[in-house]
Amino acid sequence: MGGQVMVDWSANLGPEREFVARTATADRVADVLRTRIIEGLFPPGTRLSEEAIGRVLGVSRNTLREAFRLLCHERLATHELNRGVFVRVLSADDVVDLYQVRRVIEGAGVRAAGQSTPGALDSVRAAVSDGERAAARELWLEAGTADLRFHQALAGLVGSPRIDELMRGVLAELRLVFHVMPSRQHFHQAYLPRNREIFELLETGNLPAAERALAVYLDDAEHELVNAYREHDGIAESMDEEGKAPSR
Amino acid sequence: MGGQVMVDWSANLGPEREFVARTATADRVADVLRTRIIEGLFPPGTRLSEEAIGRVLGVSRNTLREAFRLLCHERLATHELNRGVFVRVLSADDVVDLYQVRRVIEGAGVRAAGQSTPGALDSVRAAVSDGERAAARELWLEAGTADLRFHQALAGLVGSPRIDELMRGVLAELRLVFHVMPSRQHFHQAYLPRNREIFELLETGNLPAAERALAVYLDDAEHELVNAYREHDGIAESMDEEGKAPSR
DNA sequence: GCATATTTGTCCGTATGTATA
DNA sequence: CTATACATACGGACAAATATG
Repeated sequence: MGGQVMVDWSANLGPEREFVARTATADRVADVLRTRIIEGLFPPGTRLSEEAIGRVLGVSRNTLREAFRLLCHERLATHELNRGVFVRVLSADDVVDLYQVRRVIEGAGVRAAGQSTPGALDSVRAAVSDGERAAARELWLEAGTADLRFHQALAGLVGSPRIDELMRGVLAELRLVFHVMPSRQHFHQAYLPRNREIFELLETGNLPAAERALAVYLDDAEHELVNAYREHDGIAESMDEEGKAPSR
Repeated sequence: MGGQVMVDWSANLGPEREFVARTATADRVADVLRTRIIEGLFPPGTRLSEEAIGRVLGVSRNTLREAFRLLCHERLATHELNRGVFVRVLSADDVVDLYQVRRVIEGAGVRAAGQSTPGALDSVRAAVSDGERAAARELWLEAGTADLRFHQALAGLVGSPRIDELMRGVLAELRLVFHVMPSRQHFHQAYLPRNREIFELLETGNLPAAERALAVYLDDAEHELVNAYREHDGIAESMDEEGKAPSR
């Protein structure tokens, strides 16, 4: 009856088995749910039912609650006492704050590009190229991913694991915004040339100009996003969908 | 037998009952443990036994495990599969990274002091004064607290809730360092005059000078701390205390 | 190296409070 | 207002991993 869950570790047998990072079930469950949320399969407002998800994933409610705690701590979900866990619905103020954090982090990254090692800009360059290639082939989803990777790479110039993780969290939260907005395919597209511009300013060592270009980029993106979001916010509040949007 | 824990909410009866932020048991348990860890009652390396702590706090193992997840996510504890949860033991590299994050955040705070509202420097001023008062009365613990509040206030100049929380986490982690170092009473003390200096540069609007003073401050503090920590680290590794330090 | 004790990992069942139709 | 559904939290069980003698 009870007892540990039977995970099929034999899927990757061999001597590597020792090196497989065995993780707790709650961590793996959190990974799965995080992916679902980030990719928009569980749109903001969706209630994450203990019973339903536990049944689907084949884990107990106790384990599931541990996973929920992690997601709430990452701000991808919110916990309402005695009501359950819901995929986070960001406010316009949240978007403003997220861009404020981006200004701080990415700005620090650009400024740190001065002392960084020779190959530090490689991942920035790769993200710019990937974005342009994807756009040329009209793969808007990939172009969007490359755009996010570009900014993650900018944050990476600081060279701090904690900053990297903070940036991952910030971009994950921003994905929640994209999932409540219609037609976001072209959102990233328009900014791809500006990524190229910022990268080239970095490469030539013109850091003040790069910093200015980045600041303008972030201001523009924030305004576009917040304006569209405020509009959509009004729509979302007027219609009261079933079980999805928490009423209070 | 089973059933919800009987919390005595009657302690704060009256109409305010509606406004009491009822939190889940796991959150309250995490609060208690976080305080214990930050204050050094559970020094780094201490194993947090599910059975022992659950018995003392009067909560079930399941609830306790939810609380542990939160602490691990805050980097105040680490989870080792099938071995349990331990109070985090920071490496010297961690200290370096924490100061890198501080440079980014506090630097952004100082730079943001230009656009901030009139009363924004109030909490900075208060922290400086409190620190000096505490030092004058030789209350080193209070002086240390005021020092941390000063830097939290610097981060607060950015005006971002997320940055504020990040800074809280960073300072909480740094406390873990202080708890493995002997005689840290005078550590903060020496920096109090420099807090005053930075504040006055901010007040007079000399932001570039304030930024430079802060950078020097952080470099000095980092070096002092890392050097002392590396020494102590060597000592800690040679002696293998009972059950506290995880061997592998 | 082996047998044993301890502790964690995970599940299940269940009583009870809370929110909502 | 009652009924229903669900979250909250507890306790017990047992497998598996780890620590101990």
